[in-house]
Amino acid sequence: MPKLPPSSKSHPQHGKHDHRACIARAVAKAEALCRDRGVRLTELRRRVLELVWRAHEPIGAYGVLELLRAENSSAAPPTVYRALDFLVEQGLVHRVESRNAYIGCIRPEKPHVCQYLVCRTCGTTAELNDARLASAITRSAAAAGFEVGTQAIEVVGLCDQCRDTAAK
Amino acid sequence: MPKLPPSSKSHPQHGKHDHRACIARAVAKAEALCRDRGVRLTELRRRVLELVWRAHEPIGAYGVLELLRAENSSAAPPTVYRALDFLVEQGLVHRVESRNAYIGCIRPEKPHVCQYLVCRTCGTTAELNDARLASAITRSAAAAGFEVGTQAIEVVGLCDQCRDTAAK
DNA sequence: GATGAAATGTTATATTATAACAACATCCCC
DNA sequence: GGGGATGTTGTTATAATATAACATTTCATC
Repeated sequence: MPKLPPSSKSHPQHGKHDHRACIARAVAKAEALCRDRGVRLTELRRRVLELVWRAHEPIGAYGVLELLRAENSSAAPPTVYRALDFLVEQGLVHRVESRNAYIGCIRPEKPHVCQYLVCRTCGTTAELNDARLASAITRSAAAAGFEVGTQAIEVVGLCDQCRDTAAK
Repeated sequence: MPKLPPSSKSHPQHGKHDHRACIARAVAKAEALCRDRGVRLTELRRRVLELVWRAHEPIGAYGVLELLRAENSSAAPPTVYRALDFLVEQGLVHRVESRNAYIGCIRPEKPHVCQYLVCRTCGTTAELNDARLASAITRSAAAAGFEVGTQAIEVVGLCDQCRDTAAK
C-alpha cells in the first residue's frame, strides 16, 4: 500500500472554490439530517466532520486526531474512531479503504454508491458521479444477491499528472 | 471495519468444485506467466500463492504467515508482505482493501478490473464479471484523466444470507 | 569461482484499530 | 426533581497490520 504523501495540493479536482462555505454547507446538511433522523451530532462529532472536510482530501484517523489535539482537546484514538464510525454510519463521511482514510460525502441525503478514483502514486482522489456506473453496480450486486447501501467504491489507478511524470 | 470471522464456509459462490485442481491450475498459470515475463516465481512466492488460493476467500497477510509457519518455515512478516507484493504486482493476487486481505485472481493473463462484492457482516466475497460495469469504469476513469491498470474494485454490501438473518 | 543484482532473513518499530471499563451526559418516566 | 436506562466520551492498554533498515543468501552471468 503506497504511503500518502504530505498533502501539498488540496482538492485537486475542484480547482478554486470557497472552501469555507463548502465546509459550512456540509455541516449544515449534517445537522439537518441528524435532526431528521433523531441521532445526535454532538460537538465532538461535528468538529470531526469539520476537520475531515477541512482536509478536503482523504485524511487518516490519526491525522484527524492530530488536528483535534492542535485545537485543544486531549483526545485519544478511540474518540476519533468512534466519531468517524458514527459519521460513516450516517453516510456523512466515506472511508477510503485503499488509503485507510476518510473523506466527506458530498451527497449524504440518501443511500448511494460514491465512486472514487484514487491515484496510487500521489493519493489524489477524484469523485465520480457516473449514473451508468452506479446502476451497473446495483444491477450486478442484485444479481448476485447483494444489497448495496451507502457505500463507496474505489478504483485505484494513475492520475493524469502522475502518468505524465512517469512517462518521462 | 468489521472483523473477518473465522472462515467456516469457503468459497461460497462456487459451490462444490475440485479445489485442488483449482489451485493447481492457478499455480500453473502463474508459472507460465512468470516465465513469459521473465520474472521469478520463487519457491516462497509459489508457496504463498498456493496458500492464498487454498484459503479461497480473502486471507490476511498474518493468516498466510501462520500457514507458512505451520508448514515449516520461520517466516517473519516482511517475508510474507514481499511475496504478496510481488504477486499483486504480477496480477496473480488481488488485495481486498476493505478487509486487509488477499485473494487469488482468476484471470491474471492481462490487465483488467476485478469486481468483488464483499459482505460487511460475514466477509463473503463474490467475484463479478460484469462487462458493462468494467467498461463504465474504464470510461469514467478516462474522462477524469485516470488510467486504470490491473485493479480491483470492491462494493461492500450485505449478502443474501446475512440480509435474511438480519431481517428476522 | 568472482561479481552484481535480486531475493530472503532478521530485528526493530511504525501505523492503524480496538478492547475494556470508568466517568459523565441526556432522556424519559414517574 | 429523583432515578434508572441509554448513549457518549474519557482513559489505559493492547491488538492487528505494515514497513524500515540492514545482514545474508541465492542466482544468473561472466
